[in-house]
Amino acid sequence: MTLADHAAPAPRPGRRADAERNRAAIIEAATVVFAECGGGVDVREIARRSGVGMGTLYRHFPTKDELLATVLEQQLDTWLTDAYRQAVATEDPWRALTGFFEQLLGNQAGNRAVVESYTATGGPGSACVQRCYALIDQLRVRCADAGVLRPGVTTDDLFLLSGALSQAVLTTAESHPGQWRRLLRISLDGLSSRNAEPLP
Amino acid sequence: MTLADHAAPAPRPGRRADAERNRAAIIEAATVVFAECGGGVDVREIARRSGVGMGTLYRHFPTKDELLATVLEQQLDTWLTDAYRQAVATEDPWRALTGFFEQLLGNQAGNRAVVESYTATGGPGSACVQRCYALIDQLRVRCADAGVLRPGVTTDDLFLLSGALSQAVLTTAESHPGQWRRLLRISLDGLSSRNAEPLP
Amino acid sequence: MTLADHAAPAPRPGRRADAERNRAAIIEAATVVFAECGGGVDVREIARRSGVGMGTLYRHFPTKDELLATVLEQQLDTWLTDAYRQAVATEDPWRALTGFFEQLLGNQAGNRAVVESYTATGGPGSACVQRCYALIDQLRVRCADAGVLRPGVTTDDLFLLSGALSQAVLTTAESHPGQWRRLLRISLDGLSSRNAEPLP
Amino acid sequence: MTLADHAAPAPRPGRRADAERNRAAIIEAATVVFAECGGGVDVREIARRSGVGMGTLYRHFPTKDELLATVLEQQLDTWLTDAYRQAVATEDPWRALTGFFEQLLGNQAGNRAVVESYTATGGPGSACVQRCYALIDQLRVRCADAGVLRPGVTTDDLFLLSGALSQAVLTTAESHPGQWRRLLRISLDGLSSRNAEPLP
DNA sequence: CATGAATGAGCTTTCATTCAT
DNA sequence: AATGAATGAAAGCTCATTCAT
Repeated sequence: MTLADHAAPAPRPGRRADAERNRAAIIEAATVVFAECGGGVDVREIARRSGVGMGTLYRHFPTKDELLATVLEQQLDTWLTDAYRQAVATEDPWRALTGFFEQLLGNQAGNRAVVESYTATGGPGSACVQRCYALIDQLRVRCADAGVLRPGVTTDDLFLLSGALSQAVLTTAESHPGQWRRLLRISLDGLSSRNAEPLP
Repeated sequence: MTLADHAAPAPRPGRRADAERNRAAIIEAATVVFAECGGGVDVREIARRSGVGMGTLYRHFPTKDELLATVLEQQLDTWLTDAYRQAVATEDPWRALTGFFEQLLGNQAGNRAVVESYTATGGPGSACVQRCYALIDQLRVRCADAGVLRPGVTTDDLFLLSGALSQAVLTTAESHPGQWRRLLRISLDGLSSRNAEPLP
Repeated sequence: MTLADHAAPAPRPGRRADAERNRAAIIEAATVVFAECGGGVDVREIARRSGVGMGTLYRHFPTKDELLATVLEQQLDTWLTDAYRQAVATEDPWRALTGFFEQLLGNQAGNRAVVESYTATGGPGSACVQRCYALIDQLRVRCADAGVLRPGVTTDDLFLLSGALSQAVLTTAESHPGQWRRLLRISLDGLSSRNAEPLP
Repeated sequence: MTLADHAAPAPRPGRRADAERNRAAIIEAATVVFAECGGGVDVREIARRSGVGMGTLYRHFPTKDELLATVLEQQLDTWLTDAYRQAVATEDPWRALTGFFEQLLGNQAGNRAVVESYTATGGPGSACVQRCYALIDQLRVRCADAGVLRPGVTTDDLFLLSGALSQAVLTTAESHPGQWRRLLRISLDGLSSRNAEPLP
């Protein structure tokens, strides 16, 4: 897998420019609104903020759920790309893993819809989860190979940790922003090979 | 603070017995329904399952939110009592802390509303959070005094951890029940004094 | 089958009086509105005219289609009862049959929804169709026994005729009211034993 | 009136050929779709099936209703032409009338939109109705002159009969195809001079 | 006091028609 | 002249809350 696979979506040729602009505007507005208010917002609010009519919105996304899924996927995709880019540029495997989590979580600070989606389905659409898994897996293997990872830690564990910390990020977003970093540090330390007891 | 403070609510005098019974039935039904379906369920469903009419329900809880809050609070209260009871009976401070978390999380396995509440408001009603804080604080102090706790760990950290793991419990409730225990172990290991690096 | 089976619906005991009144008001309004405008009207119009809120309407009829079906069935039921009452009181079998059709069709003059329903489904809900069939069948047998009915004519034929003439009634409702009676006469004459050629 | 009046529309001079082709494609698709689904279909479906854009469709037919009217008119026109052609070729006046109805109805078997149109407006656009009237009138006069038609039967009666039987054709299209022929026979027999009673 | 019917604003979605490209 | 994206006013239906019985 390369980063190029997830570059900005190539403008499909036969597509009108303003349609593409509208689609982008909808996603942008929806991203903000969903993050602020969660997945329960009125679709009208999104239409209003994107400056398009309801029909336009539903032409691009035939269902509210589809819009939500698209937004979540795209968001997580962007974040994953960012986080992974930095991780691969980091020599030290442990710092790579650490930095990946830090960046991923930092991005989704205060995003209601993202955490809701973890709760509802175990994460956004599977395609995106797949990718997240794959990236985490690479980082895990690097750490394992370097002998810095606690034995027995699986990719599932790391993925689950990501979701759990998302919750923490959201919880503290307004009252204690940044506190989640302490939790991240704690958890990651628990993942280091210094802790060798077998996991349940 | 003693456990007695949180015993079953003394039947307020002047209150008719059936009113109290209704209130209990509502809470019981709401507990189940909110856990199963999350806070978004139709109030009617709760009325139906408790066998009371809408009017009765709204007489006891003037708002859906108030009912939700009551349920969450009472539930967490019960769990806290259970978990704390076992913790104080445990000699080893570390095992006490560990067991407390394990029991607390085990209880709320798969409870949608609980995790949602973490997301929405930073936890259930403050009274309950207060108590949770207090209990965690006691356990934390015991560990700190015994020198088994990583320096710098605050009650806030532990509380936040509890919320984050709640998310993990819910996420894995159906597909991988019990996987959260691995995460709990990892996190708690990161809290041991074996990890001495300062937290951010 | 007796006429008593189709008397006014017995007020179900546990039912509140005003609920029954509302239900009746809804049906009454819906009857008028559907007849005037066809099955495509806005449900709100019915709610407005019956003086109830949308919720009330949907409490009684969980779907627009259900309301429509109820209205059609009840209407046809009433008409059938009227028409049949008169038919059984008529000595001459042929006049009984003739009168039955005349009255049935006369009632539904200009009712949009009724004819639409014939088009859509071959008639309103089956329960009602069953009854219509049964009544027509009795009248047909009387005529056949008296030797005044063209041989080979089935109840299906008569039922289909009823639907076809409904169309004619509606078509002429505004421009040539009453013209349908000529068509009725013509068709019924074609059903008399005077026309003995076998049917295709 | 001659048949030539209703031949294929002369290509209006200043009109581009592809425009004419589009118009034809639209009508062809609309004919199928309206027949299948009735007049309530989404205009998009017609645009899709004709392979033209919405704009083109609306350039040719500024309103959905206008398109529907055009389709109905053209369809009925074709059918009328067919049915009339055969009727004039038939020596026996009664067989001519009979055959005309049979063919006309046989053509519109199961055409939702046609029957709907009878219900809605008393028939398709007046131009077409005029022609239908004229044709039926000719056949009626032939029968009357030959003394085989029941006295007092008007062209209005015959036209109304046509609409009523349309309903029957549609009603039985799927479950009992062909049953309408029995009804046709019955009605026509009622129109024969054998039945001499005056009509209401 | 209990009941559950009534309320009505609000939600998601559709579709005839218009308009920028 | 053709395209199909954009529009926005309904439409069907839901549900927290109130109120008559």
